[in-house]
Amino acid sequence: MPELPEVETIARTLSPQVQGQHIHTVEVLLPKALAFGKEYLPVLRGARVQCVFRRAKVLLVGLVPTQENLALLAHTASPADSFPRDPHLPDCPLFLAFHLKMTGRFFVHPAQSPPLKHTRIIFTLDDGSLFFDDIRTFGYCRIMQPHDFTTWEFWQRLGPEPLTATPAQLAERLGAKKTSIKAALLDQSTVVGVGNIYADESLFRARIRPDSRASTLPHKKLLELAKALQEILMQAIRECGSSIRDYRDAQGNAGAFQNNFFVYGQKNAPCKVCGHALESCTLAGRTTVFCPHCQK
DNA sequence: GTGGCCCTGTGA
DNA sequence: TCACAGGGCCAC
Repeated sequence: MPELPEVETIARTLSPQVQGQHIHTVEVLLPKALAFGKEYLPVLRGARVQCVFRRAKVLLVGLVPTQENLALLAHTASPADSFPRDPHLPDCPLFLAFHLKMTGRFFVHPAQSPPLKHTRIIFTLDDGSLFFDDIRTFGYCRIMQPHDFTTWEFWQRLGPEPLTATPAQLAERLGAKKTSIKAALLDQSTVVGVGNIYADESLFRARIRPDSRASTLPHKKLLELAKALQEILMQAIRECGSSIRDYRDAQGNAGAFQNNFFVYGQKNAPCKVCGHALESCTLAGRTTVFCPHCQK
């Protein structure tokens, strides 16, 4: 469920709670939740949280390990750091990369708080504990050195950030796809951060049928879509994301953007613009809701 | 391209 | 009781 605006909101609300703190212990309650970098676990002890940020739908925590542990890390680094520096990563020796998938959440609880039913990993900090909770257990954490990102295929395939790219760039990438425009939006190699909610909502606002073949849409329509997508993402970030059921930010607050939905989750309801009944279909394996009258 | 899978909780 | 929610991945 967390898409770009939700992960961005989580990063913003988590950052002030953990930045500058040190990790004392890490408790992995569900082994598969730590999907990569188990061998780095000892290096986390004493590491300082340098920054919290987002790339695509991935929440990242930049860490600075202790001098002693840095020396330990050097043994596992790739020779001479010969890989190109990733422009999406700040200069940190170590990262935690979380994918929240549908139900991943973060909490900072008082020290010594016991795990909850869905707690998967607990990071003990100077002041309190960072809980990574996940009901459906699809989410994961990876402990990564910078060079590990070069071999993480998912990361390498990610397209541009929708709020950094220009509308023209986004329009061009979308128009190059031979799939439905909905599938093109959901494809993280085209543009990152878009999930089912913001795909449907941006298509509605651009008045484009979700099943249109992307490559057949006029450039003007693609440009409108790109602009609609940017506006909708910015508005959703301002409103701290959309809370359907599980999503909360790192302070436990719900978002408000779900009040602005025109189509998502509104199958058979009257269109808020024209009054026609909204229809639904399946595209790219996802329930898709649209207005057959407004969207051509 | 589509469908199944990973999962649990919710709502009809 | 069972369909449904869905990001990413995999087999087909």
